[in-house]
Amino acid sequence: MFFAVDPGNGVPIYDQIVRQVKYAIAQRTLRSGQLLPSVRQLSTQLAINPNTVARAFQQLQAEGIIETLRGRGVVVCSGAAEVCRRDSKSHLATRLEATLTEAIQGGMTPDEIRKSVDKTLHRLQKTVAPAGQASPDHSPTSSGATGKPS
Amino acid sequence: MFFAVDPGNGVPIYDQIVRQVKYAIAQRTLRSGQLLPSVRQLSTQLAINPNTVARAFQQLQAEGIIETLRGRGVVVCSGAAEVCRRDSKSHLATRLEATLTEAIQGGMTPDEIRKSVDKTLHRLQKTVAPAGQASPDHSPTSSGATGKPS
DNA sequence: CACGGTGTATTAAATAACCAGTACACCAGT
DNA sequence: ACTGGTGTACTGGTTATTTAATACACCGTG
Repeated sequence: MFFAVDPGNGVPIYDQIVRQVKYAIAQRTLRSGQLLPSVRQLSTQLAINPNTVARAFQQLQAEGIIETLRGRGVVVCSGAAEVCRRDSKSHLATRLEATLTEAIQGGMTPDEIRKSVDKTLHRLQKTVAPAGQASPDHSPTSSGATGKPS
Repeated sequence: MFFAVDPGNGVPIYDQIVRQVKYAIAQRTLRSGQLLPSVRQLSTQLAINPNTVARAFQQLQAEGIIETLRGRGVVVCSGAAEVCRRDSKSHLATRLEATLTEAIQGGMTPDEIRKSVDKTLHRLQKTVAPAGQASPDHSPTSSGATGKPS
């Protein structure tokens, strides 16, 4: 219902979960006070080990994003939305800068880059949904990957 | 003189070398028939193990980009420029798509993305140079990293 | 209180990737 | 031939990630 992870992405699973939770909170898909899916439930749903989910939750807790109510579950902290918005923004900016840096290093001109961005954006707009919601028909498994051709 | 790698990037060193060599060939900084720096020379210059360089060269050879003349060194194959251009283009497109996908998943609107791209491009244009040449004053160590907070 | 839900802690192991060190095989000069 | 350059092969160690199996501590409900 909520998230989708992809092993073999390069990015650790627990990191993907952390990121997606942050995105969902930043966009108010998950709101303050709301209970997250339980460790066991999520681990079953994603077909991964409970420990991996737990690790993601621990990191989120360490960052003050979620609070664990022992015996009940984990809930989104009150200030979390703003924090996650900032964090997500910063993360995306870093990622964007890295990609654009590589594009320039790779010999693309700023105009080529802009054009490519435009084209890609138009295409993605129809197939990709923000975090926490399901994509219409598209499997993020293969698209969101950091392609590592062997 | 030629390349710069950054351990702790997330991306393997040998992969950085492969990529940069491809970029350099694609931009004709390295031309067909030209000898690449030797394994040992490059390993000394980058302060890494000769094996790491060798591994990069092996991968390049496997892709038909370079040819190894045993006892003499490695040279750029004749068709390499076109291959590298295509490969680089494809790689950058994939990377761009992945980043933009994540940006949308992260809740950025296409307009925000375009604006951010523009801003970042203007900044990068002054500090980043294409592969094979030296950057004016900028250390790619911290900018090109795929941030992985531990 | 007992029970079934929650997160947590601990230990161990399997797997994979990356890198370093060392020794080997080849070629071109002298 | 010898020597000094080249790439290559093999072996081992470190680190990160994920999984697994248990046991524990807490909360709400009946």
